[in-house]
Amino acid sequence: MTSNELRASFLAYFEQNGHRIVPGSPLVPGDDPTLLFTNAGMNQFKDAFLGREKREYSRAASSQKIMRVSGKHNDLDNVGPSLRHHTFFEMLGNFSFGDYFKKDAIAFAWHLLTDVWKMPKDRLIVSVFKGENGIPRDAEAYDLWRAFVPSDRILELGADDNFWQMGDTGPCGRCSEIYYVRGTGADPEIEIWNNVFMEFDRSADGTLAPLPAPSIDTGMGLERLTAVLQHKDSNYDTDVFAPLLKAIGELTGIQYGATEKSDTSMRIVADHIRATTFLIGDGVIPSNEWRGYVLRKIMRRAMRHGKHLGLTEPFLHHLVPVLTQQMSDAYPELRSNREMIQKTILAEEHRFETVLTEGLPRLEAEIAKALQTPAKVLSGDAAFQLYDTFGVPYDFIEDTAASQGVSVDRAEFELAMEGQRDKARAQSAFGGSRKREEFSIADETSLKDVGDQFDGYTTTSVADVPVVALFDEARQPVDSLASGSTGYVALARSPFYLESGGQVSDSGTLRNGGGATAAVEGLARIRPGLPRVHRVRVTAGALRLHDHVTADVDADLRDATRRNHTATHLLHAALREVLGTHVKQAGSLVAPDRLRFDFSHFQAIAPEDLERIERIVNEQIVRNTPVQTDVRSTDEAIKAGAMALFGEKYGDKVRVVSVPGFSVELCGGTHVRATGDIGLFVIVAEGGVASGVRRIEALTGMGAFNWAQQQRSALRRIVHALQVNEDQAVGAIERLQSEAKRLAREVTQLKTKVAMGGNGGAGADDTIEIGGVRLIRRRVSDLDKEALRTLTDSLKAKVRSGVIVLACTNDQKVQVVVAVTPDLTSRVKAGQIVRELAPIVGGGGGGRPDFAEAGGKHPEKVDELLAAAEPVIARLLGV
RNA sequence: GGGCGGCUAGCUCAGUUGGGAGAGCGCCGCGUUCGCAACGCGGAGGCCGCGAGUUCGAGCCUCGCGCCGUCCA
Repeated sequence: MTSNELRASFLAYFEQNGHRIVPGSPLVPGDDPTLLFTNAGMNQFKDAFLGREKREYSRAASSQKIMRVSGKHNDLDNVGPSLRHHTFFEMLGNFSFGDYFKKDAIAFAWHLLTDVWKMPKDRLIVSVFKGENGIPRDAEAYDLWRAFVPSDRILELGADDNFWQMGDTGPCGRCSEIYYVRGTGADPEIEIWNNVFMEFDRSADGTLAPLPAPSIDTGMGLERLTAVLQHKDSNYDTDVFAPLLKAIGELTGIQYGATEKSDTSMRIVADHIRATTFLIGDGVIPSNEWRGYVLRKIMRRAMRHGKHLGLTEPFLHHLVPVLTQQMSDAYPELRSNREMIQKTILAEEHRFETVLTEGLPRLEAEIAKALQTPAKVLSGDAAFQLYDTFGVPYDFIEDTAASQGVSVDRAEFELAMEGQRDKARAQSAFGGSRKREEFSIADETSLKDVGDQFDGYTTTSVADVPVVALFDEARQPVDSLASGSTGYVALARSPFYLESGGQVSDSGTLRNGGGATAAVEGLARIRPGLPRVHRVRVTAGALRLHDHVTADVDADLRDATRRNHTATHLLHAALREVLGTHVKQAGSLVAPDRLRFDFSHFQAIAPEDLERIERIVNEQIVRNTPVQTDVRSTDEAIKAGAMALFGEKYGDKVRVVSVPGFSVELCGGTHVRATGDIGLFVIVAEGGVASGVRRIEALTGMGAFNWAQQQRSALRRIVHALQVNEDQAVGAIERLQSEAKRLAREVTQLKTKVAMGGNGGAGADDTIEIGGVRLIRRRVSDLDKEALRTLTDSLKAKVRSGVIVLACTNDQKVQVVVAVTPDLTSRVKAGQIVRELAPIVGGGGGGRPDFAEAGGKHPEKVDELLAAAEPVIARLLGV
C-alpha cells in the first residue's frame, strides 16, 4: 500500500465508523498566538474537548500536518542521524468528543491494524498506565486489551510514557500505546499509535478535575506507519521519501546509500524541503523573527547539507515539483501555491549566498589570526560573533577553519550561545508575556444556549433585545452598570461586528427604554460559542441585567468600513492580475478611515504597475457589480475556487463573498451592496514590511476624494509659487536648483576674491617677517569654512614659504584658520599656534601640522588675536 | 520582545587621538587607434539614513528614531 492509499484508507475506515472527516488545520494556528506551529492532531479540537465549543459531530478523524521544531517537542537536531524523526510529518488521528471512550477506541485501533491492514497480531505490543503520581493504574484499559492481546504483551509503564498532557494545564489523561515489533534495525520495537483517554482538566494549581465528558484523542505518524506496512527499517526507505531522495540523487550525482555521511545530508535535505514547502504553503515566509525565523533556520540547514553534497548552485527550489506532484491530491493548497513557494525558496537561497560571501572575508581574517597563535585555535567568541552578527553557520566556520588546519573552540562558542539565550529568555519573561484576562461567568450553560447571534450582515440596528450578562471593568459578573462606569454587555442578538479577518469592531450605542444610554467602544469575545460582549461606557442612567435595549451601530462608520473591505477584495484580485498569482494576503486592516493590505511579493511595485492596479480597482467600482454573499460548506467553497486565507481557521460553514467575474473570497466581514458604493479608490502608500512582504495602504469613498483634493491643492500651490503651468513645474524646479547651485559657487568665488584683497595677497601690508619666516595676518569677513580654506591655499601658493593666520567673523562667531607651508612644519606647527590663539576669542581648536582651525565666540577680540599672532609665533620659533 | 553589525558618489566600499569627503568600477567629453578593447587627460555626480545633543568645529563622540542584515526568544 502506498502512503497516499494508507492515508485514504485510515480516513475511510473511520468514516465508515461514523466519524466526520475533518480537513487538517494549517500549520500556523490561527487562534493561538503563543503556539509556534500546529504540533498535535488535536490542536484544532482543543475547545471541543474542553466543552467550550459545540460541533455538529461527536466523532472526527483527520490527517493533520505537524511541525515539531520547538518547545516540548523539538526534533530538529534528530533529523538526519535518526531514521524516524522529522521536522514535518503527518499525523493520522481519530477523536471522540464525549462520545465513545476506551472500549471502542481500543477496538477501532485493533481492527484497523489487524483486520484492515493485516498486521500480524503477534507482532503488536501495547502499553497501559501503571499508576504513578497519585493517579491510579489503568485497570480498565488493561482488561479491554486482554480481549485481543495476551498479558505478556501488555506493558505497564509510568507517567513518562502513558500519561499525556498538552501543557501544564488543560485536558489530559492516561493513554495506551501500540508498538510494532520489527526485531531488526535500529529500532526493533517502534511506537506506532498513541490512544489518549482524556478525562481530566488540570488546573493551574496542579489538581485534576474530571472533564465534562471523557473523550478520545489518538495520533499515528503516517511516515512510521508506512515504513512498518512497507516492511522498511527506515521511514526514508518508503514511498514517502523515495521520490525526493531520487531527485536529490539526480541533482548531486550521489546515490542514497552511498555513504553514511552523504545519507545523513540527503535525509536532512529531504525532510527539510517537506517542512519548507508546507510552511510556505501555509503562509510562513522566511524572516528574522518568530515563525519565519524557524523556517529560515530549517531552510539554511538544508542548504548547508546541499553544499556538503557538492551542490554549489541554488537547488532547494528544484525539489518543490517532486513534492507537489506527490502530495497535492491530499493537500490541494500545494498545487495552487507552487509557483509562490518556489519563488520564495529561490529568494532565500540567494540571500543565504549573499550572507556567506559577505561573511567569508571576516572568517578568513579570523582564521589568519588563529594561524598566528601557537595552538592554531579560532576563539569561540570570534566564532560566535561571526555566527551571531553575520549569520555564518557554525559548521561552515568549522569546515573552513579545518581546511586550513585551524580548530574552533567549541566550548567557548556554546558558552557565548548560552549567555545570549539566557538574556533573551529573561527579557521575554519579564516584558513579553502578558496574561490575557478571562471573564468570570456566573451561568455558563444559559449563555451557551444563547450562543453568538450576529445580525449585522442584514441590519445595523436591533430593537428590544435582552441584556443576558453584564461584567464590570475587572470582567466580573454584575447586575448593573451605573452612569459613568465602563464594563461589558452581552446581548441575546447583536448587530455589532467583532474584529476579525482584519475588519475592526463596530462602534455605536445601546439604549434601554428608561433613558439609559451606553456608548459601545469595542467588542470582545468571552470564548467561542458564547455571545460576544460589547465594551461600553455608560453615559446616562444605569444599564441592568435583563433590560431590553436598542442596539445601534454607527452606520456611517460601518458604511465606510464596508467600502474599505470590499475594496480590499478588489485590490487583492487586481494585485494577482497585475503581479501574478504568487500574491497572497499576508495580513490586512480594514478600518472606517483606511485600509492596509500586506501580501507576499518579492520586490517593490513599479509606479506604472501601481497605477494599473488602481485603475483596475476603479474600473470594477464603475461597473457597479452587485456583491454576492453565499453561505456554503467549506469544502464546496474551496473546490469552487474561493481564495482561502492563510492561518484562518474556518468552521464547517463559510461565507463566500464574490464580485462576480472578478473576485471570490472566503470572508466573514461586512461588504457593500454593489461595487459602485465604494465611490473612489486611491493607493496612498506602498512599501516593504518584511523581506518578501509588501504593504499597500489605500483610501476609499470621501476619504479618497479628500485625499485627491489635498493633492491637487498642494500641486496648485507649487505651480502658483513657480509661476508656470503644471507640465512645466518639474523643469522649472530643476532649473532653479541648478541655478542656485551655480550662484552659490559664484558667490564663494567672489567672496574669496574680495578677501584676497586688491593688492594680490603676499607682500601686502599685513605681511611681516619674524626671524626670516614670513607671516600673513588678515581679517576677513563673511566667508564660510570652504572659502576660508580656498583663500588659505591661494595665499600659501603665493607666499611659497611662511605662516598664514586668517580670522573671519560670521554671525556672533569667529573662525580662525592657520596654515604653515610644508617646509616650515618641522619648526612650527599650525596646531600649536591655533591652540595658543584660540582662547583669546573664547574658543578652542586644533588640527594638523600644516593646517589648523579654531573657533570662538567673541568677534570683538579678533584684532587682539591677530596682534598676538606675532609674539606667539616668535616664541614657538624660538627667536 | 532582546542582543550584535551596517547605512558615505549610479554600484562596491575606504575614511582614528573630532579639524580640507575619498578609491575602484560605471557615466560624459577629449586624446591615442583604421576600428575596438586597453591606455592617457579632463569632467559631472554627495543633506556621509533622519532628528536632537556635546563642541569653536561632528561622516567620526552621546541619545532617540528609521531601514537593511543577523542571532536568540
